[in-house]
Amino acid sequence: MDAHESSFEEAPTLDQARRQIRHYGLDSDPQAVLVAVRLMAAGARLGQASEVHFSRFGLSTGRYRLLADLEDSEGEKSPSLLAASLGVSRATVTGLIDSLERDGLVLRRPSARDGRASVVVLTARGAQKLRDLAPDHFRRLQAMVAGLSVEERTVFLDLLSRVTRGIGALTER
Amino acid sequence: MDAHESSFEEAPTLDQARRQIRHYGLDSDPQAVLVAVRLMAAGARLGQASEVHFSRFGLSTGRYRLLADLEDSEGEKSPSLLAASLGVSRATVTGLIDSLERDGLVLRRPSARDGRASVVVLTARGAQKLRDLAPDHFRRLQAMVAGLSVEERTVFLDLLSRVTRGIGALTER
DNA sequence: TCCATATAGTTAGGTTCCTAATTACAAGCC
DNA sequence: GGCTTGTAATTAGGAACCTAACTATATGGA
Repeated sequence: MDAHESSFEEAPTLDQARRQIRHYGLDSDPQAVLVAVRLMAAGARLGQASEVHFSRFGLSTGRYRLLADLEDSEGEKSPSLLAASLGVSRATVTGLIDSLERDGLVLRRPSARDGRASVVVLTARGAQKLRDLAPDHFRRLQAMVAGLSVEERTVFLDLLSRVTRGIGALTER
Repeated sequence: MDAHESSFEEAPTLDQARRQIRHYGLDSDPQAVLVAVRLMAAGARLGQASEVHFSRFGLSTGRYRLLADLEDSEGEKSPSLLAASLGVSRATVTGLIDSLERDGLVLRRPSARDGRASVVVLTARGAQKLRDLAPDHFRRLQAMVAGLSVEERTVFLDLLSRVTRGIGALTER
């Protein structure tokens, strides 16, 4: 434990945003900037916490998501489709499958229809792994958002998806 | 462009969450789970977009944050304090400083008071780099959250910080 | 004063993701 | 039918983090 050694961190502050914007003589809205920066910080922290969480079960976030996605697809799916639905590159999926296959949680079969393709199949052990971690996993997810009421969660989902749609503003042009 | 080749993705769905929870015979709230999962997905996407964004200026997210933090501290700060305020490990800060120093954006000075410590100083070139990217950077951040009204952003900040406080639920015990 | 313990910074090695290039097969067009 | 172009999966190499172990200096008792 080194990087997140304290619980503090209302890390980037509205005042900091204000100061920066003024310093550069810009007319941006400090609050808007703060929203963006806080969301980035939250995302980074959550990503790290997620890795810690899944490492308890010998998985990583990516490997868990792949298993869960497979389960959701009746236990089989091609690497390409997995990459698309997980939102990662096909190269990354190759690596995830490699390690899951080593652990016996999935296996690769050549596709019957397409000589280039293969099919990733969830093994009994993979399905069991998902069953084993489900109670703890879902309990923790729920605990994480327990600070919000049902109505607040609805609002949050709406606002989050609208900010998410704006992420393209960072990369475009 | 491979991983985020489409604009789709209201990726994890309430129905998916419901199905999973039912499948494992749990009594978790699907909506709560959805909030957690969506936030993780948003964080990951935002993190990647952020790297793309800063790479336009020859920086990474981490290197930019270090520079901005330095600027906010009158241009100098120790590696340890930088690590603490950036929320990354000291080893990571060492690497960030190495590359920033190579580019002439910061420099290392031994601390006068503490023989173990050093002080990282923002160079004129580092300060110039920040000035150069500020207009585009803040414009994009603002564009990202432009889909929310001022009131909505206030609500979002509140809800986000409350969820952020719950992140510990993933790692504790 | 001396020694145990703590802290600052770095190094070594591992993880997760990425892009670009490679190999194999598929499919449309002349 | 043969050729070009497209797609599936992998490989190779890189970037950004991490933890653990190391070196050097500081500090606070006995």
